[in-house]
Amino acid sequence: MTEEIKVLIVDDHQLIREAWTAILQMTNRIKVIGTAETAEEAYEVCSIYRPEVVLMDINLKNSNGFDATEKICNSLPKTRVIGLSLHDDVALVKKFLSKGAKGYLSKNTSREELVAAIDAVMNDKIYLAADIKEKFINQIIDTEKPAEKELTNKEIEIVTLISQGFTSKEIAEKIFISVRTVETHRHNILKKLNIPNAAQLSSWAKDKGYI
Amino acid sequence: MTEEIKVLIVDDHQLIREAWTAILQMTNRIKVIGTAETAEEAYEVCSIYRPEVVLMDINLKNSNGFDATEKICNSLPKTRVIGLSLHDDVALVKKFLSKGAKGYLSKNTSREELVAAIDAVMNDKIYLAADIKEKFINQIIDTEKPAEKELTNKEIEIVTLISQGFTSKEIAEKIFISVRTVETHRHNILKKLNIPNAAQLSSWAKDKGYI
DNA sequence: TCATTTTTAAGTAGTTATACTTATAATTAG
DNA sequence: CTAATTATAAGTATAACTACTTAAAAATGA
Repeated sequence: MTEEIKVLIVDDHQLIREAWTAILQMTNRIKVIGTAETAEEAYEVCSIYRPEVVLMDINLKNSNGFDATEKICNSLPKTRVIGLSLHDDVALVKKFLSKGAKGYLSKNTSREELVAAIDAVMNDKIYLAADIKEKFINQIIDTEKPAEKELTNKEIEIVTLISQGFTSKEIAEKIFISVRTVETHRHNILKKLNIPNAAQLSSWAKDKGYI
Repeated sequence: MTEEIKVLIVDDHQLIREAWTAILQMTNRIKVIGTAETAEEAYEVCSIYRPEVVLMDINLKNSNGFDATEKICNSLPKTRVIGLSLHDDVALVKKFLSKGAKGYLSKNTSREELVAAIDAVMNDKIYLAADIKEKFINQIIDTEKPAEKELTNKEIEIVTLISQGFTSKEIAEKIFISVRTVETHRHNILKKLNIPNAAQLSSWAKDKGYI
């Protein structure tokens, strides 16, 4: 009998935290040592209780899970972080893995797969959900359309604000830069993503989980 | 010992279906008789297995849970539908309840509250999550802003197109009306909803499930 | 350190959106 | 049938957005 695997669950919805705890507790090999609501809380719990695996929802309320993942992976390299998200976007997954995460699951994965993923990362393997693997392959095959360019942090910040309906002027006042700078970012963003206007950008941002 | 309460879970994410099943099975008074991914499937399962309670996620992939709820409540009045959503929007909740639902929970509710809600609706009570109740009260207190006006069918059609990023000109060509007419609709929509621009409208429309 | 990327800013121009108002035909509800 | 609502269209004016270019300070990475 091996020891129990210590897991931390990070999600901003109580019902989901409790539900995942429940299904992990059903196996007697995994022990949920705690849950966290925010990125900050997640890091604190990690540094104190040293879980072996962290299940991290990407779409947290105030922060986006990326920073917390990076921080945890850098300072506690023994901790394996597995990402979980409703939005299975390839670029997002890549970015997440680049932060040091060891796995990625969509919410379409089964209970068995969740446990399999935990076992995999415990054996120092990278685990990707089947449907995400498939998307990766599809994107590689799709040589026609060039890979979607990645947005910079500032651009993401501005995308979020545009998508919420703020005008360039309002954004400028809000983050203390010139209106012209906001307009430049705006233009660059639309060009990078090949999107014609703010309405469609807003729709895009929602799909990606930026809002 | 009372009989077990038969529950159906409707959500388009497997992991969430399994997780909720797990926490409900932990009580030995509730039995999850099945799960469904889509609105159609939900209705079919209901008409065959006659669950006493249906836990319905509003944000389903292709349909928005409203039609399924209405259909179930009309043809199987003994079935109590409880709505579950990430978006705890007051107008949405009202609409959902008007379709015949008996309860509404946000994903911030606890496991205990989930069970309490099921017990409540079994006793023919209406159950609203604490945070949603609060929002209801806040909106009533907010006498300043009048209740959100409803959009006409044409307006909804145009909202959908605007939100997808089509310009007024494109919409005009697409549905064979004058650009000026589209602009009039556009203006009326923003005024009715008290929304300042297309980007925010797009966000709004996504939340409402119009796209 | 050096090269690259990012963030900042502004110029010029054309397009689209938003805010109001007015108005008529078509449809719908009582 | 009549009244109200809805869908249609246009006028006028202002604000905001989008396209494209140039450019320099700042941050980042190798």
